[in-house]
Amino acid sequence: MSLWERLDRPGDPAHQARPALTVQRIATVAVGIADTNGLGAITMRRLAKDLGVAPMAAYRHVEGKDDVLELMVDHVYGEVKLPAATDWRTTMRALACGVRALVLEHPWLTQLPATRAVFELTPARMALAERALAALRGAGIDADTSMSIFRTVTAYVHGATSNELGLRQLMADQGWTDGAESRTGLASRMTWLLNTGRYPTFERYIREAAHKDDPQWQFDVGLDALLDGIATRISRPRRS
Amino acid sequence: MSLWERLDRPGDPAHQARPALTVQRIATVAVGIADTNGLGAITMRRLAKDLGVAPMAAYRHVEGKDDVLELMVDHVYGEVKLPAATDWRTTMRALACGVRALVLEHPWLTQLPATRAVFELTPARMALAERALAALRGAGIDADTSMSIFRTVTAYVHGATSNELGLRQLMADQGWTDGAESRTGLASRMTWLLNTGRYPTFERYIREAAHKDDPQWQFDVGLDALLDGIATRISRPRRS
DNA sequence: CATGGTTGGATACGTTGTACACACGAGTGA
DNA sequence: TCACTCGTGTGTACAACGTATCCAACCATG
Repeated sequence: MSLWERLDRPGDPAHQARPALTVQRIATVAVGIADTNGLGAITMRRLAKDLGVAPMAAYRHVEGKDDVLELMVDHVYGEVKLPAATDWRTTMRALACGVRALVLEHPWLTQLPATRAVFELTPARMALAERALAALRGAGIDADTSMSIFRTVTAYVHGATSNELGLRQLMADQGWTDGAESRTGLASRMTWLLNTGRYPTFERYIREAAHKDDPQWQFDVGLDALLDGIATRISRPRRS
Repeated sequence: MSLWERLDRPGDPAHQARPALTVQRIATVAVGIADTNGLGAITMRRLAKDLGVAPMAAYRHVEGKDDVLELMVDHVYGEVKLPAATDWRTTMRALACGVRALVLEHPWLTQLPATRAVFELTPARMALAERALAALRGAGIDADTSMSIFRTVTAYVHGATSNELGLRQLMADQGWTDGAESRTGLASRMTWLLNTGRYPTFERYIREAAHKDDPQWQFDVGLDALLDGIATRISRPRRS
């Protein structure tokens, strides 16, 4: 029986000895640990302790730690909601912002092995893809282009949020609270590098940029540019 | 003395006892291991064995495994070359394709902790950023917009390549060689999910799409859309 | 030659994921 | 009612990992 089959069969009361452990409970508790203590705190022993069972108990329900991570991803992706059918652009924008909000709420999403984060097919992720693809289809866009748009947007969102979270986590690790402080801290970290004089344009950015500390602005600008480009390509279909 | 300072001082022949180990050699050997055996093979013990020294020897030159990963990233990013100054779009396109080529050659880049992969400032990464930012500056683009463009393009590239590599690795793990074979394999893996009937549009894609197995096409289409959108926003500067 | 700092070696510890054998307890067929 | 079986949780154990710590060998300098 597959992992997702087990997930779909919550209590199964008429079946054999009823377990105190279920995949749902494992997923919920694991997400709780990661939310408060980071992905590094996800340990089969820690998980078992928080579940109130022996270290090996969870292995009756998952094949290993990888399964736990997969369950966690699926569990939180259920939180992303798309608005009822509107135009494709509104849907894709909602998808992008929804996933970004999800990642900001569960920062560990950007820390897990990239393979799993980006590609793994879990029910909740597929449901999200289904909603987005259906919206694109509703706009009369063919299958190849639909998937291309979906992939491109999610690729941008993953890259952008990883970047944003990377900085945010670095700041948290170092105890920096605002942009100015972190620039000072970063500067001291990069003093030697910058003093090599090899990066004049980079230094210029550090001096001149005004939107340095506004990740929302940065995310939106990039996303809008991307959606603009997609829109023109849809209205004027390209060759090949 | 910082890690990068040590990196810049290769032999330092007039200094104290000369080491058989250098950060360069550590980086080179580590990259070799990861290239042939994957990131999972990077172990301080394995690294030491391939270096021909005792397990703890490397710790005289790096603070820990994290430093090794950082060195590896920096080492391979030196491979990315940008063409001599042309227009900004050509430069950004070269940057995107160069990084993609790099990732395809060193797939482990997508597997390391995302924080490190996306944000870490190493000399080679900063040199690349410097080149790209200088090209944008040369086109008369202001500091905020330059950095925004750079971040957006690299975000897309990282997301897209992670996605592409994720699929490629899954295929390699399962021994699938072409698209058709992997679709069969994937199908059997998702049979239960698809049989729930919850993903009709997704199924339609699997049946209809023609460019499913052309990652280069997918990458280019998304990148061109993104660059199109950026171009229109540069020529018609937006408010705020 | 003596000295001090730098390099590599050896040993050891705590933590991790997980294999394995066992114990319990409820459902089923006699 | 009584084995019997199967699904569940427990206890113990092991190999592999990152790395702290102490020690020996070396070289440039006085």
